[in-house]
Amino acid sequence: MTEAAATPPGVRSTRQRTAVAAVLEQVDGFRSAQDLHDLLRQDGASVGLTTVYRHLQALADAGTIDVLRTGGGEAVYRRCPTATHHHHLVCRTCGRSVEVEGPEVEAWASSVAAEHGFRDVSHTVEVFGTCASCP
Amino acid sequence: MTEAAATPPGVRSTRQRTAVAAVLEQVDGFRSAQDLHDLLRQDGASVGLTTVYRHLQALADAGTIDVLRTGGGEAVYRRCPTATHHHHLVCRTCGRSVEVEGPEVEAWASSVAAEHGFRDVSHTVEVFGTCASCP
DNA sequence: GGACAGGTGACAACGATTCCCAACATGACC
DNA sequence: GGTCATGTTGGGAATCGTTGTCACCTGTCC
Ligand SMILES: [Mn+2]
Ligand SMILES: [Mn+2]
Ligand SMILES: [Zn+2]
Ligand SMILES: [Zn+2]
Repeated sequence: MTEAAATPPGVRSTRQRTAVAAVLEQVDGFRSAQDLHDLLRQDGASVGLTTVYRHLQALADAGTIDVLRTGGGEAVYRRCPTATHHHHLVCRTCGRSVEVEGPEVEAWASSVAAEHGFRDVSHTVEVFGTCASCP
Repeated sequence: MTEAAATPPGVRSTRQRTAVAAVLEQVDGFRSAQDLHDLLRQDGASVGLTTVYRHLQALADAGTIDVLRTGGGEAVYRRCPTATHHHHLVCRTCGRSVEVEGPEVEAWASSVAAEHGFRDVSHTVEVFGTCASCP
């Protein structure tokens, strides 16, 4: 359960990989791959869009970042300070998000699954709203 | 709180609308628009794919059917027997789904949102697993 | 029947994501 | 340094679900 290594075995640390990881630290909400690609452009650290997708996917697979899908069906990514299982309260307007956890939700999910004989259970729980600083 | 009218005011009851509504009754799990389109084909009641999308969207807007997004980003639809707010326990393998509700989850969602000053709150809660009759 | 308001569907357009593959960078080994 | 093997990059094509377009159809009302 140690912190995910910056560069897992067999993975090279390249300028692009570093840049993608860095831009994820700069922002506080969920952002699409294309948004992040634009941000990289603005920072001068240009990285191919394909490469941005590749690293985001790798980071998501490694559990380093969280992914969720917007209503419009696009994937948005966020580097989460919290490594343990948690959920999000996301502002529909500005994208800002707060990490939240809910033991009662976890308990509910597994009990309801067990009740119906489901195995290998996972769940998605996201709360959306308008944050205090948005109109 | 009455049952949604079969044909809301200003909406005509056409062969296509009826067929889309009917195929949604036949299946028990979440299905994609294209799946439903194929099922219609098989039933002999051919309806244009565009029209299938149109009616699914109308039904979803009216709250008659539930929509959720698969990990792959495609929308899947289900006619829900339960009209009140509820969530789903979905089999990853066969797509079968069970309707579940969780007062504790509803309470948790609104309290956590209030705590952080979020307004106009909504939430998505879906539980995935392998059902008893799937390997 | 004729006119009008929607509804329909083949096809084109779109947008996010993935595929492809030739050019590149890096490190290992001589 | 030179060469080779291997993993990385990125531009463009391809994919795929979904939406837009628009000529055509259909039911309704007079
Ligand atoms: Mn998080
Ligand atoms: Mn339901
Ligand atoms: Zn906000
Ligand atoms: Zn199943």
